[in-house]
Amino acid sequence: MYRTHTCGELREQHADMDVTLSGWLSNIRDKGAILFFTLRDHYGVTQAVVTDEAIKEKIRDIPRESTIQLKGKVVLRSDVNPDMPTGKIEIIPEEIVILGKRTEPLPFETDASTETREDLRLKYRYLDLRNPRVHANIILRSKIIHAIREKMTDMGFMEIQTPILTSTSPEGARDYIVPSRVHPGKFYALPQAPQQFKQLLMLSGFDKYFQIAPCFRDEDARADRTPGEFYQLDVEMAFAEQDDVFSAIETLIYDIFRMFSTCEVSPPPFPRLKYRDAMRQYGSDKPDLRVPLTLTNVTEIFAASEFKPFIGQNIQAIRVKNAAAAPRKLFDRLTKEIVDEGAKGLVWLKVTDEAALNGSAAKFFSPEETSALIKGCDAEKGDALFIIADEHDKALKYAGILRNKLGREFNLIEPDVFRFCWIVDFPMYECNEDTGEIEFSHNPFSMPQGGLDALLNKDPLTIEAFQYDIVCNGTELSSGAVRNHSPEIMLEAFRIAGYTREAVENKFPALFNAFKFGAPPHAGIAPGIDRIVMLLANEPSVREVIAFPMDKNARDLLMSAPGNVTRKQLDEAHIEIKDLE
RNA sequence: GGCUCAGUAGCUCAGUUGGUUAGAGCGCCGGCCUGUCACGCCGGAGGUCGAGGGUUCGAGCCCCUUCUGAGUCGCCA
Repeated sequence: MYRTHTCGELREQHADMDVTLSGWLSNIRDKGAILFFTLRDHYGVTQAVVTDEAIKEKIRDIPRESTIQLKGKVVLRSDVNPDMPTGKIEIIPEEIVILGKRTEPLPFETDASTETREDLRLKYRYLDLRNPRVHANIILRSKIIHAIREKMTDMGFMEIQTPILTSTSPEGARDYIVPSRVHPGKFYALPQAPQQFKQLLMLSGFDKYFQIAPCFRDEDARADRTPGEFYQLDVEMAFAEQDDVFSAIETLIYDIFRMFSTCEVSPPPFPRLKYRDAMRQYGSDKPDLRVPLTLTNVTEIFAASEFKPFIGQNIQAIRVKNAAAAPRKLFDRLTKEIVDEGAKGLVWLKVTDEAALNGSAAKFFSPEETSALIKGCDAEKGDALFIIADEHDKALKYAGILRNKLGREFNLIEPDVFRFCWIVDFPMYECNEDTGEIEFSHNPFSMPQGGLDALLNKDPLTIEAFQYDIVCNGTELSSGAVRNHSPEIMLEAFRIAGYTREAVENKFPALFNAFKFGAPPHAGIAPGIDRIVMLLANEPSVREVIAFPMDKNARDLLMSAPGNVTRKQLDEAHIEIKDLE
């Protein structure tokens, strides 16, 4: 009734056909005696050409971005537009009907919405989403999610829904809590992840589970992290170990990335990097492998140095080929930026000869140190060296940040490629800097490598877990683990981190009890859907690939959430609002 | 909560050392134009320079306070 075709559909072969189209009046090019306008819908854009006086007057009176219906004849264009899929035809309208008139001024031009400040875009997100570029991201997201479901199902996984209203989890992020009407003073929590449920499903005999799962965490936002809520591809496999998860996920990720991108994608198997090696080589547990730079530990070379910033520090160097010719301004800017990040400073040096350096600190180095540094970094004349000195962890961290900056500044980032890797063998425990106590460094439900024997006989800080991350171009897509399915090993693992048996039973009653009833060894992972779509859409922020994202302060500017509730709602929920000044 | 950057027309931005009436592009309004497609041309309207205070003969510009936004650190097992 509203249309015979969409605005993206008509081609040469439809010439002479009588059609009806509906869509948004997007652009008018009024030449006086002849007038062109374009009609846009979800599917595309079609041009109409008008010479009829009455129709021209009608179009001139309709505000752009109103919805209209037009009936007319398809004709071949005299001047085709090769950039438009429908560019070989146009419509000569015979009748125009206004379906929905725009009566308010546009807060921004829809086609240029991505240039507009973000809070305004979010307040008028429905207009922002008319922008074909923004629109395309949401379409892409839908197609990716569909393809993931299809692929997972093909691989024998089964999608199962888990509760949204559940209990608070004592570990991890801050929970969103929901008051119970029926149970005064008690609260549900929105799940941070279906972690415990999916493990329970394994216990129930479901073999390969997945879910496009909403997850809720009350933590602050980042460009690659929405506040409040996000979606995970939640996956768990029974009778499976690390390599089983890797092979399933590699297949999925490779296929999906190939399907939705023309970029090169790391072929499976993805490189495996031990956590410690990743930190040593790249200064990060999410290295961007497109950057062809590595860290060189030159601490030993300067063991006897009297250069103050180096004394007693861990010293990391990065060599950049042929970078010595870069302008002084660039070196100064890099120094400022890395200091702003928190580094103590940056030493940069130009290699002027086989054994000679030029730069801020060169005069403090002995000839032996100079040549050992050049040799150790495998540097040649014309290269530049960048050195960070700090405590061990910080030196690695800032050198890692610097590595990414250098990759960008010197245009070294390999283009048009998705470089995946697995980071494996994370430490099970770490030492809390403030308290000096031993804590879980990641997921307390991970299986320690070496099992009970390792827990009983090894220094906890040397124990590695079957815990892994998948990383793409410097973005952490997911972490996962082989789960600890043995109550005995679990109790010991928690004991080392300072938990009593009672504490474990109280904190995770369902899971802990369930494991007493014959648990299958199982493992899983949960890649972030928003981040996958962000990478494939080549967008810098996850908010570009979410239909209705919250702003960075966890507000929905469109729906005005969070908002007030009525006294009655509060009473029913047994909630008293504290006097907020 | 800390740090960095930003806030000037509906939108995106420029604005010199503090100096006359704060500008441009897009959009809007009016006019012209028969092959445009980011149409073009002519004209017009549109401003609490985020807010408050201060310095000064004089503040968009300098100082203080504050609000808002983005990025980031904390945080995210």
